[in-house]
Amino acid sequence: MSTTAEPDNTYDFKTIEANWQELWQREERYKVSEDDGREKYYVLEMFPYPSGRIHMGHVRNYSIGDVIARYKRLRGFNVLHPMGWDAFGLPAENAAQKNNTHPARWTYDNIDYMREQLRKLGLSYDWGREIATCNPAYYRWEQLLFLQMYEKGIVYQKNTTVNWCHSCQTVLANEQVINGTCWRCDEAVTPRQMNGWFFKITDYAEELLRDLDKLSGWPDKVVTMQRNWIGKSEGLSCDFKIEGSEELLSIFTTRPDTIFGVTFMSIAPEHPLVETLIKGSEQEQAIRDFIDAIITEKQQQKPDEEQEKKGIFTGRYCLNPFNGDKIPVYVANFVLMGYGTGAVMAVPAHDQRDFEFSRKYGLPVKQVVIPEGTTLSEGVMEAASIEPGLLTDSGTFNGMISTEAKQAIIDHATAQGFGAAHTTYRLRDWGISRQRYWGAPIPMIHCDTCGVQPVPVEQLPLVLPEDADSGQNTCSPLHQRESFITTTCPACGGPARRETDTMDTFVESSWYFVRYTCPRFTDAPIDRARASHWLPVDQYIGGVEHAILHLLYSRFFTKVLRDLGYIDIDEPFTNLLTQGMVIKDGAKMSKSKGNVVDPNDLINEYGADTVRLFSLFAAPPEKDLEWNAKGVEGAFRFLNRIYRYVMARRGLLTLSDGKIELRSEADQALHRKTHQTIQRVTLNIESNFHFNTAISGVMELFNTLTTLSPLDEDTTLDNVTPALIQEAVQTILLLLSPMVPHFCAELWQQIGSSCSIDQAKWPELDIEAAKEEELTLVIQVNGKVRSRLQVAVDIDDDVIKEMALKDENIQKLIQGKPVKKVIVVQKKLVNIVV
RNA sequence: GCGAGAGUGGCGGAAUUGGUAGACGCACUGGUCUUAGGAACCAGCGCCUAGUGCAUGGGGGUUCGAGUCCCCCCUCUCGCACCA
Repeated sequence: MSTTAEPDNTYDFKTIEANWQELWQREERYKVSEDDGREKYYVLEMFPYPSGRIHMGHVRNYSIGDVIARYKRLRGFNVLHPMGWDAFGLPAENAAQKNNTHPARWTYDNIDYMREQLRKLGLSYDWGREIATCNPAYYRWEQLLFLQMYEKGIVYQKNTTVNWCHSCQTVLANEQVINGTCWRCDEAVTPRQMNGWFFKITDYAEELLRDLDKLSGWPDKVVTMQRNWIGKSEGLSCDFKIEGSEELLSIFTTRPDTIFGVTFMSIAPEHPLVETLIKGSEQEQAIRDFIDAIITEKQQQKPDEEQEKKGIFTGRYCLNPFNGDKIPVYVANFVLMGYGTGAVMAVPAHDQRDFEFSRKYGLPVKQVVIPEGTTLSEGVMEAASIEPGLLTDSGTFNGMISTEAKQAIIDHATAQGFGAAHTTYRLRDWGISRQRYWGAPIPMIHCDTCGVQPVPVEQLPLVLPEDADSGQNTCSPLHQRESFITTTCPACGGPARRETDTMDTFVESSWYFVRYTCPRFTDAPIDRARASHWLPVDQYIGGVEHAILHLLYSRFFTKVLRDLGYIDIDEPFTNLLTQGMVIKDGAKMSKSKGNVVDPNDLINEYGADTVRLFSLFAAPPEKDLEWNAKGVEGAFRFLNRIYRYVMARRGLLTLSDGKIELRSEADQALHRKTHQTIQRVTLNIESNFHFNTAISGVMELFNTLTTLSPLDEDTTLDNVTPALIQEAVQTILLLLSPMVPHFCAELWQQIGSSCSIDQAKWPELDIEAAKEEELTLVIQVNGKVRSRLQVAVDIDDDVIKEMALKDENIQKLIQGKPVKKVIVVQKKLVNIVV
């Protein structure tokens, strides 16, 4: 009986973790292949950008994924759990310039360092499948896919106004513009005319929207965000004749039922017809100045700021095809060229923006829809009436309700040939051209005689030039490198120029999860058989910041790859877990806030298992996790307690024959708690990955164990049979092993188990053993707890009633009052109503 | 403005179908052992005016019984935002 620590009983996490990591690596313990009888399970965490070092967000993300991978293995699944690097991107160029090195060098150095960091966390990856997207062995296939998409018409080139980030010197996709600023550097984004390559994601808009219904394993929030982003609207597209011109002004509306209420027309300042409309007008110059002013103002507009509605009359009219009304055409600052047709039929009575505009410029308000229970009120309106109702002043459509009128009006326009039913989406095509060096080159060639020509397939990969031309920087964009640009036309053999744009890095991350299934395949981008075996990803884990960009693009690519015949699934990720952020002092960890915790320091001080345990215990995975240094110590203490306990009992556990015989009440109590814990932990993991409650369950079991068999006592005085202690200890180690793998592997070995713990089986629940024989029944009077009763589980309701009414405390309370009703809830409580 | 989510002790967080509110941990308080303790162990720990009183953002309702269901309101977080 000694309280001084034996050297043996000190939890030496450094040695333990190093030993097991070395073993796992040497034996390639987590390598998987398809020729395996077990059912497959594909768990994936969003791969990192190799920024230099991992941060707590990575630790959390990968710990969650690793618990799931290890848990599923113990449940008998053949688990694919890969890791790689989203390795192209701007920071590499900046760093390369700063340190006078090459982006590739910087990137691969970072990868080497971060891979080692991940290894030190004990993450169970199949490292044989590692991918770095900047490797030509990866992006050559992306270039091939690009060419095949081009052939199918999913890739096209156009000259448009693009979002230009001056600080990053490149174009941004719509999804990458946040509140009018660059998603990466927060610089204001400016419009710019440019030729660029686009993916026709809008061709898939309807399917991307429809298949959201299949994503029952995704958080509602993400599904809703995608639905809103795609932004489907159905309505009428309709042509208005311009008076004194052959031109037609085309509009889109979701409220065709209000078309008789049109009193003016608003068009975007950038609308192509503006020039035709104002040409030759007396006010031509004044109007042009006004429009220029609006455009400038728009560009300088701050996010979140709604501008005052303003506009100017063009001097021209168009004709409402439904009633022949002559309608003035205005240029208005609130009309967006990028949505619908860039022209809006204005119905001030039924649209708030049009209403405000009409008030400002004294334009008439004509009410044509009267909501149920109201009367015509166009003279006294203070805001637009947007409710549906009965049509009035609408010719042959009078008396119809909005819903039927919409269809009738569309039908009429269709029959007359000046309109049609139309669906429009907020989603734009995905512009993928980037004027950067560190990206996958777009494999196209421009020839003056033959036009745009694809790079011949046999010439892939079209690799990034490693060395700069003389006088150039190592990461100068391709358009500054003559030696790269100059080529010959594959069609005519004449001199030609290479495309110098590289692809948006989101292209790489849109299909990496497919390539993981066959990362070294050299015949094609994807090995159909292997992809078909592993896909879809059963569980995907990552930050909610990718809810739109990456997750929408990946869904799009999945459908494209399916249509190209590579894969046979419609959706890539069956279940999605969006983990919360790691925050400290109420804010996201960031260098600028100075509240960063470096995982390296923590691993050195407490070991990877403690860091994993705390990050899993402190909050459920989908919620933000508040960092708490004291909490980490608590997790460390918990592991130390288990370590000391198991090491002290080691001899006893090794000798035990493991035969379960319940010889005492303590035996029974421990056995019961053990199986209740198995049940609870399994449920916590299976239902929603709530590892925090799973861990607290194991803590309870350990508390029960040490209460029944305290460590400080002489073990011969234990009133628990060794076999029961052994069962409890084995259970604790197995249940914790997905979360703290080195720790459990070590102790599992110390207690003389015949196999390694990650090759063991998840403990089996004995449902009978978990059942309580006696329980505490609560006795309530009028819904308030007034007493408690110890009873056998299978006791009769009538007996319970009797006992409850006889109870001393209860007797006092109900004295003299008539008992109205007695409610007995099985195994829970008795409520006496007086 | 629209959409989604969340409000529970000093803190992080628990609470199957409505059925003992506060599991588990952190912090804190007292104690044991100690040369010492920032180790380990034991005990306590929602609040108060201490009543079989009050408590799950506030107010109503349904019910024998509400953190949980319904209605109204407040606050916070996130996403979208002049989308015709």
